[in-house]
Amino acid sequence: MNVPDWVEKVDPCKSDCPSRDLLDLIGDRWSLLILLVIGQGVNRNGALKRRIGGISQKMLTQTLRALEANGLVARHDFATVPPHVEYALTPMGISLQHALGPMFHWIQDHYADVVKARAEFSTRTQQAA
Amino acid sequence: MNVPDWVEKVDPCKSDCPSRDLLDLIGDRWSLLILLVIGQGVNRNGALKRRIGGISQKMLTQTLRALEANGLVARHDFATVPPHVEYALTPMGISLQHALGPMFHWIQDHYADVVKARAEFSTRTQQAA
DNA sequence: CCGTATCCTCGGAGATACTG
DNA sequence: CAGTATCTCCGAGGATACGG
Repeated sequence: MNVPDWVEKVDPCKSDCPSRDLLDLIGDRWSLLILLVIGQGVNRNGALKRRIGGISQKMLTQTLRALEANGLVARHDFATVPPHVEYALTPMGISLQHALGPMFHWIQDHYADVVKARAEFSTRTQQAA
Repeated sequence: MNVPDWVEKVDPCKSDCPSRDLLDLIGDRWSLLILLVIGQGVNRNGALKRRIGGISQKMLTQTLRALEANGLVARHDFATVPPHVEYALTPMGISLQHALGPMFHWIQDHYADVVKARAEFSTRTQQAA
């Protein structure tokens, strides 16, 4: 049996299943990246923007707000001039970060295989055509 | 130190980092769902479509092809009439499924907290406004 | 420095109709 | 049953400019 136990407990196939929401949050292109970087201690708007190549100010703020709204990131505004705002992972954010560990590990461990699979697939596809 | 060890090894912030690709694949709305369901033994086009509420034929085929191209899913066409095609996880697909386990567990364990956090956040937001 | 507001476009994704 | 082709639309997301 290849089916892990957790597949029985969660069924995101149904739209009424909670996991759909969170799957969307996690599936977001920038969420994981921001979570990752904040976890590394990068905690200011500008720093995040510089660190995460390719993100726009709009998406940064937007995703930050989403993470904050979901209780994964805490925002601390020092209300000074010039503005000073710091972001940090909440305990829940940290726990998610840890839960994501195996996935990142998997990416590291299998990236080469995926690339190879892609090459083989396009070869096969070309043959067929 | 809250930073897990794996954050040092992977840096998806850079566009030249392999993990960006895979993050996109995993981040896809349907990929995880399809992976999950195929892992449960649902292996035919029609069955998948029926099982995964809300997916269109187009997205099903499209995502299936992507998963196949990345070596996560195997497609077996029996070339009969009427058509009979079966999908299954490859060993690599299974390993990814397992790597995703903690994430799904986290979703189960923390969904209630997230909902609560959302409620508090909107309350706070309303106050501010 | 930290954002918000606005505009605009590009392609993701559904619906539909058709084929082997 | 499995899948492709086409058309269309909607909105995510970038660029830009401005405000506190």
